[in-house]
Amino acid sequence: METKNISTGHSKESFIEKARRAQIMECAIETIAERGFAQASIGQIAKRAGISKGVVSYHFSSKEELMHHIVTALYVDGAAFMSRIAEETTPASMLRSYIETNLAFIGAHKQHVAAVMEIVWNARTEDGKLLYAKPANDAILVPLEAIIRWGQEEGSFRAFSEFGARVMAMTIRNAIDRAGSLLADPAFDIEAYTLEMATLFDLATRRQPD
Amino acid sequence: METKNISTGHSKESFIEKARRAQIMECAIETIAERGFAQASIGQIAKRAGISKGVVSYHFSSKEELMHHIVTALYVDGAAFMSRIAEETTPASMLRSYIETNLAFIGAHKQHVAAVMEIVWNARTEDGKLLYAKPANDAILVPLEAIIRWGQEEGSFRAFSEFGARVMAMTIRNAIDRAGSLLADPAFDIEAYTLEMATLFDLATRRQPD
Amino acid sequence: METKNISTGHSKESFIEKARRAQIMECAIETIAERGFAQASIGQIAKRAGISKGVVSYHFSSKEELMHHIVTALYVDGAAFMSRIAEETTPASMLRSYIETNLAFIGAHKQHVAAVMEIVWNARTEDGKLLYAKPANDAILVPLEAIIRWGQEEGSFRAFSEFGARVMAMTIRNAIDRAGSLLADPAFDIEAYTLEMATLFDLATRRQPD
Amino acid sequence: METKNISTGHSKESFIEKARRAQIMECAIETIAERGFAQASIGQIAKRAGISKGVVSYHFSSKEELMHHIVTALYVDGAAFMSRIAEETTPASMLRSYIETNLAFIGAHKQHVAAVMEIVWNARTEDGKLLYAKPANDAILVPLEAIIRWGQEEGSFRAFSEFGARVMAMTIRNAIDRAGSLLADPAFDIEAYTLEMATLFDLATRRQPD
DNA sequence: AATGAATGAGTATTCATTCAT
DNA sequence: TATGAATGAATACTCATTCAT
Repeated sequence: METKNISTGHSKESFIEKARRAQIMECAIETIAERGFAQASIGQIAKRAGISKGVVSYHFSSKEELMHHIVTALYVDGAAFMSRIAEETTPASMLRSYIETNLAFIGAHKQHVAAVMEIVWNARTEDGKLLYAKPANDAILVPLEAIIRWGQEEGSFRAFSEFGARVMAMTIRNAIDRAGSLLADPAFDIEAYTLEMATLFDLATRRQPD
Repeated sequence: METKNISTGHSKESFIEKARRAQIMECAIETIAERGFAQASIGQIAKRAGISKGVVSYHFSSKEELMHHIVTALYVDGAAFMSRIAEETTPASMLRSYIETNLAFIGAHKQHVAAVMEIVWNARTEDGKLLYAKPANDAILVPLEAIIRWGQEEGSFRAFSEFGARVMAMTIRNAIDRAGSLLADPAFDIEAYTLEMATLFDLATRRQPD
Repeated sequence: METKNISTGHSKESFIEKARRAQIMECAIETIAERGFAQASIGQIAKRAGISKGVVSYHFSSKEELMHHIVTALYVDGAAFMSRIAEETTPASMLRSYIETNLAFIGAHKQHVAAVMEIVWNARTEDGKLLYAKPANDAILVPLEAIIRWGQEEGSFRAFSEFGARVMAMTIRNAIDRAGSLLADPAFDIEAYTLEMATLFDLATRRQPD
Repeated sequence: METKNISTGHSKESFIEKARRAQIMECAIETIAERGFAQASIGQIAKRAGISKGVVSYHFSSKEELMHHIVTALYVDGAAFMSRIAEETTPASMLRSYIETNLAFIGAHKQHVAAVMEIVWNARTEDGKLLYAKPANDAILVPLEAIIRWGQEEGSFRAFSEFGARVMAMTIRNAIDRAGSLLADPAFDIEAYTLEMATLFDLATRRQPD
């Protein structure tokens, strides 16, 4: 199976090409995570990589393209990581797995997640619109909503209006996403956080006793 | 012996001054909310206000000061708005009021809230540290944690570990804050959102039947 | 800050870099000498060099750094030029050589000297203190005072109080420094000036007959 | 920072006008002396005077005019102060008196002198030419040259070429002028300086024994 | 494949001056 | 007389991008 690159004019990637792109992306991630999107100039990134600014432009046709690759790479990694969720057999365990798996992924990719959050909430088009962040009906909510509806139909979750399912999905997603920022604090206990989160949303979703 | 001050009538001059500052702040808020913190240059703000850049510098000694006023103004407005929460007499109703009141405030100050979020998450000092955003133990969580602990001690909420109370507070706060972004979508139904949110966290906090 | 180097391993002498820096320094010197420190903006300097403002910023990280290089370059040139003074074998001839050599150097570096004078007397730190000019006990007076004390101890100079030696040194230095300004006038005869100066200070320092 | 306010009262308008102009000039002198010509903005001067910028523009048609008044006022004061020099009856005593009187004047008008020096060496026309400082044949040298020629013709001074007389005059004037800067140092002993200076130039001018 | 050099638009801020009140 | 308000040009500096080598 072949993966196509966003066209940079290079149909093939040599080893050096790949290494350089990886190096630049890594340094960009570190810079964005540490200093924020706005402060992550190409110059800063290049300096951290110990290369000249021109190299960055050589390997990525624009800053925007570099950012796009950083975002995409995280989504690709994430998708692979998340596959285990689908193995769960009940809505409640799947929801718990969703929370645990996502937080585990975030814990394992602190900087990359932090950088992508920065990009998603700050990268804009020339006319000022957010480039990545989308309104409430974001595709990222789809799997979550599916779990919730499954639980509802299957009876182990309480009754949700369509909008109620979406709000629940958004709230869960928000709680997960914001965990990314919290990880900057080295004292932050991600495992305890995961446990509390799982409990919270288990209670919030389960069918109530009569 | 008395010394007389040359006191000229202040009401008029301070009116113009106040009006301009208000106008500039409003235009800054609109610009930040629509285009993001990084794109909200003094030039952009001035252009929106139909004035020259110098006017902004005349009324605000620095961009930082302008931002500070925008942030402070929202906190002042918010504090007044939130007073009604304290009137509630049970933990559950107070938590519900906290959510409702906060979301109502956000709904009534969409742009201002959006702008302050932008500032809080993007304004940085020269050395790259976030100027406003503070770690997880932010003061903003204090009232929420107090409600949760009250409910726990009083028995109507379930048992929380200390950390559990904090996680709950953070999750509620996140859900409220992110509502700000959602309001950009004109189709977004804030009242329904409020209702779902209140239910969600009521279930998540209430004491569980044996 | 860590850098992730992929070793490039070659360090090339940049002829262009040196040439540009030299060109910019030269144009800066001309601009400062002709129009004064305050009027010597980066824009003016760039315009004279026929380059864009950005080029100046590219080669010198700040205006202050450019000024520092201009000052330092003159001191380096000067130190080399002045070595001949030390070859003299009597206080009087050494004092004469000091005056002649300094004036010769000034005559040979009119603009550079004028520019450095401008910088020294005008460049200030943010809090308003002069950046280069130091109080009366400046290091520049040390060699002159040494000559005078030598002459006094050796007997060919008249008796000086400690302060008298300093005043003499300051006066000589002033006379030399101000020559820089006089050179702006093309009619100014530096050789005649040198002769008169040497005579003046020879008479002012020599031991008086009983 | 102290403000020199004038009391408002029901006095003549010309009194107020004079008082304001004097106040502004005084504050301008302090500002220039302390912070340098380039840092002495109208805003700074007005702030020190405790008035608005507009007042300065109201009383002085331009910054240039304000500077001109400051320079002129010093010359007027100086001319009056210097009258005693003319009472001397020998060239040597007159030269000594010139030095003593000038240094005494400088000592008595530290800030004003320092400010005027700043103005003279920094104020420029739009095309970059110095507005006040003139070439070597400056009018200020005339009286000094007259003393020297008198001494020469009368026989108590050594023989001077025409240019020699000018150089001597310039050197004396330089030594006097630079004393202005030295006064910033509170440890500077102006009386001892005066004594040394008088001796120095007495020796440099007197007729030499055969 | 990489780079040093250059550009030009864009940043916040300062300032002398003007003017209606 | 005095002032607050406004202006517009000027300041140093940053940055993504281009390009010849």
